[in-house]
Amino acid sequence: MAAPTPDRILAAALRAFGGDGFAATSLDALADQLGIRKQTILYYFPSKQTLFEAVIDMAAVDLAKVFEEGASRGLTGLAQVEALVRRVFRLAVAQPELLGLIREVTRPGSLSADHLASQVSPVFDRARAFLQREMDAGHLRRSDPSMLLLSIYSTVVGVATELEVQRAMGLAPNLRGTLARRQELSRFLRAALEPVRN
Amino acid sequence: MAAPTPDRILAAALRAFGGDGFAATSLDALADQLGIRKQTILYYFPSKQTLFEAVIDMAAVDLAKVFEEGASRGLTGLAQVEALVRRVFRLAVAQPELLGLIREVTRPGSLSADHLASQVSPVFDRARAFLQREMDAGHLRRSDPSMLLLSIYSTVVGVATELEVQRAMGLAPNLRGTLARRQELSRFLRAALEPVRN
DNA sequence: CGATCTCTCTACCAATTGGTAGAGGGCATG
DNA sequence: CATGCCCTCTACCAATTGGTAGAGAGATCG
Repeated sequence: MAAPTPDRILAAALRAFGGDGFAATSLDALADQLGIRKQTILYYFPSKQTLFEAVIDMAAVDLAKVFEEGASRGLTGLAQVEALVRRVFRLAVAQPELLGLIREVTRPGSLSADHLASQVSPVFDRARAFLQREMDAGHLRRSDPSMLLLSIYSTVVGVATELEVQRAMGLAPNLRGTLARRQELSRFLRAALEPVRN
Repeated sequence: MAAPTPDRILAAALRAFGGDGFAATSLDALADQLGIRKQTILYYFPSKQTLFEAVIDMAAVDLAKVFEEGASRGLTGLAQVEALVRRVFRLAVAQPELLGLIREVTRPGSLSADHLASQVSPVFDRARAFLQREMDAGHLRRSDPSMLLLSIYSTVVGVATELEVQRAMGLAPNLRGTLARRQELSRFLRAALEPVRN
């Protein structure tokens, strides 16, 4: 109860938008869930769209934090990638709505994609530069950094968030299964990325 | 105009559900787009949910076709995977709504996920069996087939559908860029999958 | 005390939603 | 011609949607 109303609204909105999607989330439902009136939400965020963008901004900060926090540790190549995988999975367990929100925002044709992109693209730039550097240093297999980054992104986010696909494949969604998935993913990426041994 | 009304409805519904999502699609808009009344839709499909499931069923058939059509050609290991990538990309270009629908249906907590899963899981089973066989034959790097399948799935679908992420990374969405992405993805998967050379 | 500001509320509203009821036209069959 | 079926329509409806207008409670400040 100590948390200020706008923060509580943002937190609940992240859960709702990330879980059910933008269109399927109603301000009334959101307000009910918070024990306040819809108009209180509209007092702080003049429209649903505004609220959505505020949630995206908040999420972008959290995301950038997750991706950057390990970047300074000075790990090289595969170790860095593995640390990233670990962080993303930690995020997927602790705050699945955040990754759900990404899924929502990055849907093809999304109106708010630019909003997230402008905040996250510096992170991508740094990641790309890192890959390039590590390739030059011989720590990673040489290839196009942009596309490699896309492949890594897809793989990591997919394995972390495709819960329904995993169910369809008969994979257990429990903690042990998640751990196993993370390890398998690390092996997969290591195989894909490690430099060719001559 | 020759196409029967239910078929036209299904086609438009696939486009709408796959492009905008279930919640953001209204029956009125769908009807307008077809030049008919909403009640005509409800005549053939008693509810929006029913229509959605019919679309999923139709999509599942198409999908299974795409994934199975090359399976009988008798390609082994990496060549088979590469052929799959090629087919998925062809699908992503020709019918992006279909992959968009998958994204929609496989969202965590989706009510209709089971509907798709029951139709697609045999395909997964066969894919898993294939991977296992190819590992035993020494054509693929040995690892857990289920999780490997998940990694492949995530990578392929992600690279084929994450258009907004690609924009944020500065990758061109045109045909040449798509071709380049497909080739890079094939390289990526080959590196991840090819057996270790002793 | 009076004025102002911050916050949450009640009261509404027009538009849109998915869905029901049932009329009517075209067409085949008896 | 009459009957019945297939199809699409008009006419409605209750519920929900995002959003507006403005009242009122409480604190702060002069």
